Amino acid sequence: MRTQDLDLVRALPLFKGMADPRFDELFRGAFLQRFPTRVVLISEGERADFLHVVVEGAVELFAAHGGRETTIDIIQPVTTFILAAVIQDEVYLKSARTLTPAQVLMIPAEAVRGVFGQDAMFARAVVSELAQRYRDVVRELKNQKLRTGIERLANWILQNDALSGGKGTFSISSDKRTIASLLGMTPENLSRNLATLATDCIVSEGREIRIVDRDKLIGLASPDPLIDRS
Amino acid sequence: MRTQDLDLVRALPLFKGMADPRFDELFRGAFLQRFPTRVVLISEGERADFLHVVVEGAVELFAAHGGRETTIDIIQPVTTFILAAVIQDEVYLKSARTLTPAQVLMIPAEAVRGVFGQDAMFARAVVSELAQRYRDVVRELKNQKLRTGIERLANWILQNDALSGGKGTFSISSDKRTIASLLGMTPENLSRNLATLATDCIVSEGREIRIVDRDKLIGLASPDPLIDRS
DNA sequence: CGTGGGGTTGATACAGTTCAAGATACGTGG
DNA sequence: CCACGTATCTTGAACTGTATCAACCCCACG
Repeated sequence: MRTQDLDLVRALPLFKGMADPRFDELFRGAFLQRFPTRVVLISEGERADFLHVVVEGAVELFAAHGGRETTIDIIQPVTTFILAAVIQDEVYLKSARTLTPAQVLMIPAEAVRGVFGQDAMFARAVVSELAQRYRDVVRELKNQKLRTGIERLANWILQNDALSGGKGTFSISSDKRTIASLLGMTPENLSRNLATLATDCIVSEGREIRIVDRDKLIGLASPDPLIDRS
Repeated sequence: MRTQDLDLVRALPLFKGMADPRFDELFRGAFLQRFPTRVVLISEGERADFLHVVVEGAVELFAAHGGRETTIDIIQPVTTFILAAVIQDEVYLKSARTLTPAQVLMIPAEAVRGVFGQDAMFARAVVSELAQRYRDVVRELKNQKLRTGIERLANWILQNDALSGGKGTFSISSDKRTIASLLGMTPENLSRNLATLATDCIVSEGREIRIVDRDKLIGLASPDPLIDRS
């Protein structure tokens, strides 16, 4: 593992405050692995054996039931995922697969739980992380239950633009079908909703999205600090 | 506060393991309050001042946006709520109001965060609680995104029956409109969905629901341990 | 008794899905 | 480098599920 990658991981809020010996202990059994696109890393229902950290590439968290499938989140570097299952020593509720070629750091769940009991700073960081994630899922639940499809799309565009610097133009980082699933709609529906927005306030060319009338888009989206991550 | 109520609170997983002096510290500034029906206890967007514990009655967690409103959870005694906002010292993402006359214990957020830093057992319990709640919201998100309205209703009936002893008959604990909102549908739709199930596998009389063909209901619901709390 | 809120039922409208066909982009091998 | 094949995306049409609007019922409560 390259030193600079390790430094990035070390700098995560989850690990930042912990003592060096504890950090070493955590990473003794850890290993960094490279995966090609569309590889399933974990499957829902399996026992949580590793805490995962996306170091490079993108990972999709998804869940399936009765022939249907839905995207729950898209994880960008550098971020951990499925911490709750690891801490609780429980089965995963979500599956994960790579959206792009990716590098993932895998830390044995056993070690995470062990260090958690020894390092108060780490325990404190785990709490913060869990609380933050909890609130994020609540936001997403509100997003799904209180908004229509086109409203979710409009807000997603605003948020993605903000994340990529607020330049008014950005590029979709994955398949549109994945975005559709994340937004809780079919690919066909995403297409149509994009077409609708394109008459008014955006231009959509392939994976490029450009905001041309931000006020109108905001009017349609009605962003809300209690739903959208600021 | 009656001793038996205090004992119930003390016995919650969140408080069970903590040292007595810490528990006393936590409850020094706490107070128990009685509320009539339909009283708003907290509003989304407000700063988290208290950790709440429902001691008696039922409390609805809900959220509003753009003229719409949705029920997120119904809290039965004895359970804490909005722990994440308190720990993070953040604003509430959900509002809360009583569904029935209720007794609620309110613990100053300041004290919770203080004791959290001093008592390792309590910190550990907070983590467990947060992780559990996190997983519950993920389950609910999957429930909403992967199931149709009637499937959610069928599963809700199965779960409520199980919670009330699996006798095959139970009574709805609140307005049907609230249940409809919890299930992510309009009251009219709940009515119709209940009517549909009533041709087949249940009897619905007022607030009483009786399961008459459990196998058929299960077939319709396809319960899933990775969505429904066991 | 009225009166009103919750609940049901009906008619209609809309959002979203499904199925099917066509268009576009993309990677691969000749 | 081009041609081909495949996957993704778009568009169209029909259909389903759900929401909305409105009327009505019923029971609880004043």
